[in-house]
Amino acid sequence: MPELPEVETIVKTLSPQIAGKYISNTHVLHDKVAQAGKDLLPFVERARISCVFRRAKLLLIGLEPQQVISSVTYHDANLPTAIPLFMVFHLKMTGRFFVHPPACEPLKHTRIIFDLSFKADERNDAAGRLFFDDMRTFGYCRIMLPEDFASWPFWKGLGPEPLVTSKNTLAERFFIKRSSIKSALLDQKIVAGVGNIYADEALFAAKIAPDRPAQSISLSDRICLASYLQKILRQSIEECGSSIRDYRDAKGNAGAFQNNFSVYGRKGESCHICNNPLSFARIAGRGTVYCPYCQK
DNA sequence: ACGCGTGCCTGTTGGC
DNA sequence: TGCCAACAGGCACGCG
Repeated sequence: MPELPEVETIVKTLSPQIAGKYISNTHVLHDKVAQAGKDLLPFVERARISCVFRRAKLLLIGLEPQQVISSVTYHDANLPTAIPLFMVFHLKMTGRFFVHPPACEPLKHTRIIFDLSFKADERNDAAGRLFFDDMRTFGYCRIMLPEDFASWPFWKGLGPEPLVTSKNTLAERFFIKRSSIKSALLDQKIVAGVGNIYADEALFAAKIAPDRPAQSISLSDRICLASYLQKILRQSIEECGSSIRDYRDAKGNAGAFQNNFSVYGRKGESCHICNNPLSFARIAGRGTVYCPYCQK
């Protein structure tokens, strides 16, 4: 389940494979996955891939189309400037990218295929085929102009990136939430990119019980939590993310950070600190593993 | 406006 | 061994 470190890893492994190539054709095999901007598909075809980047858990592909589409100039602080067209992907739980050789047939869960060519005027897949696969079809692709981001509530509501925000600012933001600290960590409006794995791991590292009301936690403890969250996210990126079941990067490689888990997926196993069995509860609607002795 | 519960999906897991 | 309910979970949505 790709969270911030996994999407970051996918960006790193995908970008060198596709940047600078052209999208010669698109094949939407599962209509629901192409969630918005289907009218812009003709502009995607023959466009040059100029960049691949991440915001929150979204993977974005910046495109340079052959024609001018819009005369509107719009600046969004979270978008690179002078990119006229974007494809935005949410991988949700099971979304994946992979670049296959030319003429490769769709797999069982392939939802969109992008044929890649080396030149704009070549309508072939000589540079390979980019597959967007998603077993559970929770993931989506949106094709967007820069100004479309202004009217996308999810995008506009996203909180700051945890790795380029001070721990004091993050600590202050956790305090906004009226409910549990775990729900604050998972709330993309409070901080962007954190999911169930890194929420549980950061709470264990900071020795904070996941069901504590966010506003009951002292500033110094919230700063401690922010600091561990950053440390864990950075460490996971270094280890190419966590592979639970089926996560793979765009080269098909698994990450290694799952070997560092203290609590996630360890329900009933012994706490690395106190040796007592780890508890499990449903908090903020998510399965939550924690140590009832170490986390207060 | 906010928080909570439910639905979306399909492959995997675990209990009987 | 086989069947099937429960489970995994990010986010949109509807409700109170």
